Amino acid sequence: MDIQQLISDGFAIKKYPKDAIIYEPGMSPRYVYFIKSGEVRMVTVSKDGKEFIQGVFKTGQYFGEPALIVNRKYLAYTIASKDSEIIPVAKNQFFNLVENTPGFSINLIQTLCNRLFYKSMMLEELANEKAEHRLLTIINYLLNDIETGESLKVSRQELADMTGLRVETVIREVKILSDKGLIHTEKGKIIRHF
Amino acid sequence: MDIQQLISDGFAIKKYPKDAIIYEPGMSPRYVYFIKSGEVRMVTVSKDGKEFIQGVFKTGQYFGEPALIVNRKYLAYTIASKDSEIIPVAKNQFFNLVENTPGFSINLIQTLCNRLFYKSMMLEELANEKAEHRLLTIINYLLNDIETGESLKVSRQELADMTGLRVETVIREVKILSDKGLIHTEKGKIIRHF
DNA sequence: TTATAAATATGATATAGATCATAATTTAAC
DNA sequence: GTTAAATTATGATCTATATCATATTTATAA
Repeated sequence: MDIQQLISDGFAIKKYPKDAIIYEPGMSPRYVYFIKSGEVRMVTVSKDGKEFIQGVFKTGQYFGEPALIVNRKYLAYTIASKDSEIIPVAKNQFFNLVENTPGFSINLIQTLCNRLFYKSMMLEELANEKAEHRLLTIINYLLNDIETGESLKVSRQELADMTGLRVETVIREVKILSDKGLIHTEKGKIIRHF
Repeated sequence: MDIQQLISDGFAIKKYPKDAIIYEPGMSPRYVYFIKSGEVRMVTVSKDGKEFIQGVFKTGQYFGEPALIVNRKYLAYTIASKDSEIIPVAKNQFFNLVENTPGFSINLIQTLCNRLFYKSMMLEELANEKAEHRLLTIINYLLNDIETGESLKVSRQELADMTGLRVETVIREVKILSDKGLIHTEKGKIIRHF
């Protein structure tokens, strides 16, 4: 789905400053959200306040469809990680787009499959693997998205929130991975080496 | 998608006896599998042999699309949990069905969203919640699918494999849940009370 | 450039759940 | 109905990681 197309079709752009909440658990879904610029994270929060990052969405992507499509209340918060411009597309308009935009339903299917793939991978990790293995798996997953020589712009806290571990554990285990030569670090930054 | 329709369209039915492996990790996807009868479980297995149940598929459902659609090798095993009759639909034929069967792409989208919803819920549980909470969550989820007064036909081992816990832990925690009145059991069977 | 905040680091201790071992029930098979 | 196999049960330890406490380093703002 092309964001520019949405804009020329007259959909309004809404601005969310960094840390603004776009929706929260318990709300009934009314829109699908297309990101014109910025970045959004989807997190669930446990009773004692621990966050788990369910996903991160960037410019050009959309989020919020699953709850809307299965007609259930949101399970997660979505929060702007940076100042963001977002186009909320109302339910019926979204279904129109799916039906009438050539290639959109296939694109949606592929998007959903990609997310399922990621979640299956993480479920296996959380269910069966120890801290070190879990970390190596997401780190390699994240490194895939950046250029050789670049560093991960993800804090230890964020790694913790993606793996269900605690910061201290992440810090210690990242060091172990680095010592073992399984990842490369420079001044604490995790680098894509190849 | 209607299984009878597939059969009258001439798709062949393949029989898998209980415990037969339909596909395994590392294989390249070539089919989507429609279940005419029986039951299939999708499991990932860790190096030390611990199983995690990613999903269970029953008569009338289909499985195996995500890896095929995102063009990646399977991550999981799928294994017949009962004697099963399954219709493998080759990749290009599956894409034909998606494009040409009215309502099928919407059905697929809904199916994918339901699975995403389940996986998001389980990720939150595995990342943030303790054994007792995790168990209560899947037990309630599973009880939703059966009639009031009926009992769950799921062993403690299967509950363990769905939650990433160990049998002994599941046995102990189910007892605690029962003592607290949060679930109902009779002779070890978990009963849907309301 | 200095002050302040955020992120990373590291040690000491606690604990949920794994692991190991063995027994008691329940279910299935003959 | 009896035997065998599977499931559930329960106790005793062990261990990975959480938790708590306090530094040190790096980034940000004034």
